[in-house]
Amino acid sequence: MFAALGDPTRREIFERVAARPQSVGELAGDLPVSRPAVSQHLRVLKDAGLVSDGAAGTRRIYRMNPQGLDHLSAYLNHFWNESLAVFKAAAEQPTKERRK
Amino acid sequence: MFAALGDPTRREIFERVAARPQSVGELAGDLPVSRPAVSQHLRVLKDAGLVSDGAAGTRRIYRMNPQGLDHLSAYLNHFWNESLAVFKAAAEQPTKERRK
DNA sequence: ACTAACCGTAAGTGGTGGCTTACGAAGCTG
DNA sequence: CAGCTTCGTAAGCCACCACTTACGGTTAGT
Repeated sequence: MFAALGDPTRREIFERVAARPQSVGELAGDLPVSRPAVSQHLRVLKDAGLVSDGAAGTRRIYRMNPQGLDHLSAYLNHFWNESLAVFKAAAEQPTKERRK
Repeated sequence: MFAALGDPTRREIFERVAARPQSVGELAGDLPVSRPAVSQHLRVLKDAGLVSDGAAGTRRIYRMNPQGLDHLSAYLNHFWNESLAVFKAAAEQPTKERRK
């Protein structure tokens, strides 16, 4: 999931799809990579649950999948809370039990 | 930033550091990779603003940086709102102006 | 001061992933 | 039924990245 958004080109594609649903050729026309490359990136994004596709004639329209971001958001919140707990614990026991 | 958390080993390191501040050797002892590898990963995480380090004798203690997650969270919220807008626009204009 | 512990960095290597070209499948249009 | 369009997949290539070993620097302990 993070790996999916890790690649710059793929993140660019994701952002464009999030802005408005587009077809593969449309995306490839505005990007400095070939159309098959866009196809492969979209496949990764789809497997990660970040986008969804639908057939429209000979074209396939890709749109963003809000559900995908929920998982990421939940992941981040988890660690945000964890960091709070760690900080709180460190504040309550200033200089006690210095870990080996 | 996403690239930093994209690598599995690095994400594992980040999660352990988030759970509790640790030294480099401590992390390397529990992981199937060498100590220099951990060092390099920590460098990437630090450059990404996800962790912060501090000297403690000969050891360096790495802890999580909550501020780093804020940027990620802001990024995700941005696209979440954007997806809402797109969905809303699509719902209000059912079958009008089918894009070329 | 000498030794040991802990760490960062340099250099080198192997594997993975992103890209391209080439091909085949599916669908509208005349 | 051709012919054009749009797309996914296969095969292959190349660069980058994660990892290891080797080395040097800093700090604590005796």
